[in-house]
Amino acid sequence: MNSCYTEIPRVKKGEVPLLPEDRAFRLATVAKALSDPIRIQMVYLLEQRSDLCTCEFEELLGLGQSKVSYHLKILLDAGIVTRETHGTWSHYRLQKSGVLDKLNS
Amino acid sequence: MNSCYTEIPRVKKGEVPLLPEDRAFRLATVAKALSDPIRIQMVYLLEQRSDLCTCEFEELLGLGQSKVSYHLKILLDAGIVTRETHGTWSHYRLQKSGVLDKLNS
DNA sequence: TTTCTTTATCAATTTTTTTTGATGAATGAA
DNA sequence: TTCATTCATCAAAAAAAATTGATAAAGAAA
Repeated sequence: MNSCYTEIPRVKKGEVPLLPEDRAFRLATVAKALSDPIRIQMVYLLEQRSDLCTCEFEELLGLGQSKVSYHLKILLDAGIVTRETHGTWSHYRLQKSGVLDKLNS
Repeated sequence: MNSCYTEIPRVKKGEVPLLPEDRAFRLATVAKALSDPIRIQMVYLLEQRSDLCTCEFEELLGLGQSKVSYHLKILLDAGIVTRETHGTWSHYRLQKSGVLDKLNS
């Protein structure tokens, strides 16, 4: 046996460590939150204004309220933005800066 | 009119620039490619070994061939990895390093 | 040649995500 | 109070992504 189709000795299971499951899941969650052009634009807007409410996203992006709330919630759940409520308004901010640069090149 | 529910003057359409559409789409594509724990692990493996073939991913991740090929193709299409074929083998490498650090924070 | 290995891709199904319009809660204005 | 505004969330439908098993191409081994 040991019929060798490979030029190079093949890597065996366990020889290269994996990330802990929850770590891989966390990274994937952040990436997933940024995986839509609408949410990329939302982050980009917040990089410029630091504080925007739901209705401002509606106006700046030309999208309906329901859609805007949906996408903001995904950014919120991923910990990319924070939400603060004043009266009837919800104000969103970036949790940490430079999120987009990271994806860039 | 001008009934003002806001404390602060509201941002008007066009006052804050958006990213060019294709730019936003490109960033979203990269993020989407990294939005699955399996693909996060694949990138992590390549950060350690620099060169792995499909069947090595199968072994290291404990996944079937079809699934592995599917996920590798998504990384390939997003430009995150490259593929080089030698004989019947496909060898994958990272196109650029430090992809995961970027998501980290 | 025949057989075995590696691999990509296909089609069908399941699962997840996104969109859309509607509802209702909470607050400000009149 | 009554009406208007902001907003999150719900449910249904549509769209996109992931899983699974099967097929076939191409190269290596016997």
